[in-house]
Parts: sequence; C-alpha cells; structure tokens
Amino acid sequence: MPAQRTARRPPATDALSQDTKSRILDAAESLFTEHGFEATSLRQLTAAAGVNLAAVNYHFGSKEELFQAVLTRRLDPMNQERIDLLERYEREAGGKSLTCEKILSAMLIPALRLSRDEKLGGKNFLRVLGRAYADPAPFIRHFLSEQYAEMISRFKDAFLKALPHLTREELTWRLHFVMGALSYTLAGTDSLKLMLQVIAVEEDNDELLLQRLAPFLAAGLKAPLGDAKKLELVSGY
Amino acid sequence: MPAQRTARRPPATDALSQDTKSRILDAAESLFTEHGFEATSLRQLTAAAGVNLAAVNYHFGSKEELFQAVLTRRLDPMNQERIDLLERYEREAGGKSLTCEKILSAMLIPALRLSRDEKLGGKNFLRVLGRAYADPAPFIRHFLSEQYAEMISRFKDAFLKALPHLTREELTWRLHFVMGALSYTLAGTDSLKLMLQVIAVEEDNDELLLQRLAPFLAAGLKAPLGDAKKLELVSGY
DNA sequence: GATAGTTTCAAACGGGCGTTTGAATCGTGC
DNA sequence: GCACGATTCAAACGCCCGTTTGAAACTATC
Repeated sequence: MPAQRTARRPPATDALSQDTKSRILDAAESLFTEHGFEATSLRQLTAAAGVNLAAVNYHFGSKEELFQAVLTRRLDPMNQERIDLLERYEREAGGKSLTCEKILSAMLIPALRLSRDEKLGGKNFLRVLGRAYADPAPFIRHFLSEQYAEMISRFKDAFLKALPHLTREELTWRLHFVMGALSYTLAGTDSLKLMLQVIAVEEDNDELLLQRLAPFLAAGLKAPLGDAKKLELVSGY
Repeated sequence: MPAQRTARRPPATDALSQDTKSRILDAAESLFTEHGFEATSLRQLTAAAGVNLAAVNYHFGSKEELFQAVLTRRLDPMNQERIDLLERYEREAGGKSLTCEKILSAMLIPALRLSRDEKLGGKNFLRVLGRAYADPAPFIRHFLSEQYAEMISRFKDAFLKALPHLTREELTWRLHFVMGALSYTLAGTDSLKLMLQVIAVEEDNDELLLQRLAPFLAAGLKAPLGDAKKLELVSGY
C-alpha cells in the first residue's frame, strides 16, 4: 500500500528526527535484539520509535517484512563488502592463490567494521543476526540462505584453492564450523558469556577479539583430515 | 500446586501412553524445536500431547518452567556424563595431563550419544538447546549459565593443563569459539545448512560429523597465539 | 488556492494468548 | 465402601496481539 514509486523528495530532516521508516528500523533492530522477534510487539515497537501503530503495516506490509528489512539494511552491504574485498585481494595476488588468513580477513573485516559502526546498528544488528541464524521460522531461513548464497559460494572457491588438501565436502563442513564460531563470537550471546565467565573488560575491543578468533579458525581450516582413532567414537565406549 | 511429594505409584503404563508429565515434555521438546518458545502456544502443545490445557500449569507451574524442565531433563545427565568421562580419562592417565583430543572426546561423546538416542529426544533436543543459547530471555540465560557452570569449569582446568602455552584468558575465548562451532553443528540449524548447501546424505551420520569437527577444534585450540600482522586489522584498511 | 497523492492517526476488528477456577473424576488407604 | 488427596476437565478470565479501516493532515504541483 505505500506508494513508493511516486515518492517525493524527503523533507530534509536532521539526524535526530529521521523519517518514519528509519525510525521504525532503528527501534526494531534494538528491540528484536533485546526481546527477539516473536516477543517484540508492534505496539511497543512503534511506541519506542515514536510513530503510529499502523505505520509498520503501511511502510513494510507486515511484521515479518519489517524483520527482513532490518536484516537487509545491514546484511546486503556487508556481504557485498566481503566479496569486494576478496576480489581486491585476488587482484593484488595476481594469479597466485591467497593464504587462508587473507581469505579469513576478507570475511572478518567487513563484519568487524559493521560491529564497530555504533551509529549504524553496530553490535545490536549482529545479535539480531545471531538469533536469526538459529530461528526455525521458514521465512527467516529462506531469506538468510538467499542473502548469503553468493558470498558463501565465492569464499568456498577461494578456500578450495588455498587449501588443496581438503575435498569440497570437507571444506563445506569446516566453513560450517567457521560460521558457527564467528556468529557466536560476533553476536556475543549472553548465555555463552555467562557460561564461560568471560571478563567484561574486553567486550569493547573487537579488534582484539578477532585477533583471537582468526588464528583459531585458520588453524582449524588447515588441520589435517580426521582420524577415527583420535576420537574414540566406539558406540559402546 | 501439583502435590509431588505425596505422589502414589504411577499406574504401570506401556511405552506408548506415558504419564501426563512425560507426554507434555515430549510434545514441548518437539514443538519448541519446530516453532521456538514464544511461537509455541500452550493450546497447540497440550493438543499435541493429548492432555488438558490446564495440565501444563498444574504440573510445571508456567510455560517458562516447562521450558526449563525440557532443558534440564536432557542437560543435567549429559553434562554429568561429560564430567564423569573426563574424570575417568584423568584417572586412566595417572598424573599425566590428557591430550587435547582426549578432552574434546569427553565433551563430544556424551553430546553424540544424546543426539543418537532417538527415543529420548535426540536431535530435537539439541536444536532446542541451540536456539536457547541465542535467546535473550533472562530466565533462559541465567538457567543455562547455571547448568553449565560446573562442567565448563572442569573442562577449562583440563584444557589449561593440556595447552600450557595458552593463558587462561586466551583459553576462555577459544572455548567460546569451540562452544559456538559445537552448538551450531549439533543444533544443525537449517539456515546454515541452506547457506552452505550441505548435502543431506550425511545428516544422519553424527559420528562422521564429529570426526570432522574434532580435528578442526583440536587444531584451533592448539594454534599459536595470534599475530596482528596476519590479520590486517588496520582501521582504515 | 483547489487538487491529487502521500502519510499519519485513533479506533476498532477478530482472534489467540497464558493462566485460573471450581467442579468432576480417579486411585488408593483406612 | 467411604473419605481424601491427586489429577483431569471444560469454561472462563483479562489481556495483548497483528492487522485493517476511513477519515484527517500534510505536501507538492498546477
């Protein structure tokens, strides 16, 4: 119903009072982080954004579409940045295959930049994303897989060249592990923090965090193939 | 309100028609997996369990307490099994410190056994757990951190002995990464599967899965400390 | 300054939610 | 076989949900 095609120029607002759509997106990002998608009502959301209750359905169509808009706003640019960075590295390397660490950099740096960009969502968004990964709702699952398809495919090719001892199948699994560790780290899920009694001092220093994560992931990716004897997975144990 | 102390003997039922509490727990495990905690209503839950709507509040007190009961039923034994297995390994090793792989085995094997035990929840439960990790609800976060505290503490000590080159702080972070990868893998979140186009053929073979995960994690844990130059984390990049 | 399109608004819609209640039913010990 | 606590049941409670509606307010164009 929102007539987005015949739109007129936006009425030059200052940074504090943006237009309705942005105010809704910001409030949604923050509240979905705090309470989750299902537990956030449009009434509290629109109240926090200072807009009318009907505004969400007018501008986004439905609560679900609002959620997708929250994700797209940050995810599209981030994944594009990842691809651009990877291609830049590949150009700079001129035919030679990149190191594992270099490819990881191309994945982590755009995520780090997003996490740092406080005025544009920052950590809030990454937590929403972390929750979305684990959400069973079909509309979220399909949306995410579409959003990531191209980026993952490009990086898989790059890793395959950098890690010739891995089969494509083995690499797929290791990327799964990488995404798991990365998502938990960036999302900074409170349960894990509590479980592990992570010291809060470091929470603000994402650069240090990724300098811990990168060697871990690189070593895991480079690891030799598994040996059944190492893990004594006998059914009777 | 449920008078659990003066309880009489349960009326010897067969396996198909268990008592009300178990039927509720089973249905909850399955539905929380499928739709999540917030999106699952007590009406559909009690209908699926074939019990009266009021039964949940009678036997568990509230929907939240039911959720905790769902987690405790599987989590308590699994974490205890992990601790027991670790201590058995330590006894068998005499004074010597365990290998990293051995300690990982003590973490992974009980989880694998749980995942295999189809008749007792199996993968359903691990998916509920995976979602719970990312849930921001305070009652879930506090509950999980209490459930895991002892287990994590014991394993951290074991890893510290096995990996003397790591500081306690560094190890805390690496365990965070381990838990992230482990949780994603066991939970088998559909979004990640879709993203990575994992071949469905392997889904049922958890043993093979952990034989892929273990070398990855072990290599990551053993990795040398990070070097800032490896990841080009210059703010201007 | 009338007009047409866009956006906001208050109010209401129908429905589902978690929980409570009080009576009916069940199972057992006296 | 009666009494009593444990459990089940149907019904209702009060509340909040996502969405829709139609009128009011706004803004740019002629």
